[in-house]
Amino acid sequence: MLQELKEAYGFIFEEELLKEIEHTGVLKIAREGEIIMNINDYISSMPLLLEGAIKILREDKEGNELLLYFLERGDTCALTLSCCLGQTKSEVRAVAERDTRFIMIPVSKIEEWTAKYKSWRNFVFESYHSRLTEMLETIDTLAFMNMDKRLLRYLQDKAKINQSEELQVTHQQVAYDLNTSRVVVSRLLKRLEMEGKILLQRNSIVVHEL
Amino acid sequence: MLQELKEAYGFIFEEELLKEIEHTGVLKIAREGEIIMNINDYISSMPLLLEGAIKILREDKEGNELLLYFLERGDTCALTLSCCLGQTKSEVRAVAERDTRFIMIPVSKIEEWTAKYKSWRNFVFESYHSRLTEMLETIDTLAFMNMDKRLLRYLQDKAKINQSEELQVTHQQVAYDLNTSRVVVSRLLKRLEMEGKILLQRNSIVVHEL
DNA sequence: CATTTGCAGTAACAAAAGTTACACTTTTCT
DNA sequence: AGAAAAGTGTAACTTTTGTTACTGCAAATG
Repeated sequence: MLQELKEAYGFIFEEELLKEIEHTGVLKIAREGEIIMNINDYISSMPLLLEGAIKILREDKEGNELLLYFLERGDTCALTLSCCLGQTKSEVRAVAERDTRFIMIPVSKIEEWTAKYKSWRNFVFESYHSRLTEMLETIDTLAFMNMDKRLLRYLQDKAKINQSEELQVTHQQVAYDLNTSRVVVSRLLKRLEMEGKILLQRNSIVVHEL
Repeated sequence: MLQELKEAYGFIFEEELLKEIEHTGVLKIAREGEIIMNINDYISSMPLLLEGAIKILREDKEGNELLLYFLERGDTCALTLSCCLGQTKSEVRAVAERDTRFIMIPVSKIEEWTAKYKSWRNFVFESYHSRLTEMLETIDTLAFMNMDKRLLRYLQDKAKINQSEELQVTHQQVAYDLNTSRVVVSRLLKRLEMEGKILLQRNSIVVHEL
């Protein structure tokens, strides 16, 4: 584990903290599509991503979903962190976007390290900053953009996160993430294809403009 | 200042920290409508609200606006905090919702106190938590609600923040906050009035359902 | 191989939101 | 007082998004 840990966090944390993480943290693996954390779950530890990607979703009472953002190697989830410290339930769902490896750190250590290591404090604040920024971007897309632009942005983000121009998704899955209907997605995708920005195949979308 | 400070923060911070705040902080006053902080401003201090209310707005390149949330007594702006620590420009605009009194704390102290006072750490984390939660609620309204519900919610929030059922606003001002057009706001307000939920007058809206 | 199931395309229509235009009233300014 | 400006109400229309319904195709299943 140490090797992997150093690759992802070696430039951020000092030797001593890395050792503490290796000692206290628990390595976890999630398969693509697996629910890592659900809405209303009690949270007692936070994840440090080593490999893979996680998507964070919001859901309302009627079961409508919306993708908030993705997490990658070197990221942690500030919402989780926030929940941990406040002892509240999770406000979001976390699903493995692909096979993912991460280390779980118990709450007690989070507080301890915040007082003890400056690099940890910086990491925590940096993490809050990133997540707030991503939430702002999500708000921008919802408030200022039409569905066609939101859709293209979504495809580009997803391609980047999966490090592949070819996305293995159905129109229905895209519709869930954007909280719209399958028919709307199909319609707009067809338009994007005619504009030459993407290529449509069964169960897959190839994104040209990255 | 100490008296006011104790009223708003006495239950959160210890005596010693309150004295430090009184010593280092600078008292500021903003008149209703005044821009306290603008997009792309460099930020070197964070506000602690003593009295009044501040609204936080987002803007896109075309100049479209959207209200994100309100700050009240006892609040601070986590986005500001985030900007301070990361040395980045402000992502949002802060406007005094009514006459407001607040204390500005320089960045240097923020870092110092984070290491020194547990109560300060808790306050900072609690603040991040509140702001993240409010951003999530904003996202909920945008993603899951139609304009009529968003409008009613907005009126209720605004009434609460201003501690008055009667809001002194024009339809155009409401339209700016919700990023829609004046005509749409007038139309939906009329419907809300017919449903008996509000009362419309020139330059003012009385909210019945709180 | 026949049947079922999941996925995509598309038409037709409905609802929500945005736009343009204009009338009318109240307030402000000269 | 008279003119201009600001605020509101409403009609008519367009665009965007959501909904329902049906088609055809491909993959999976028995």
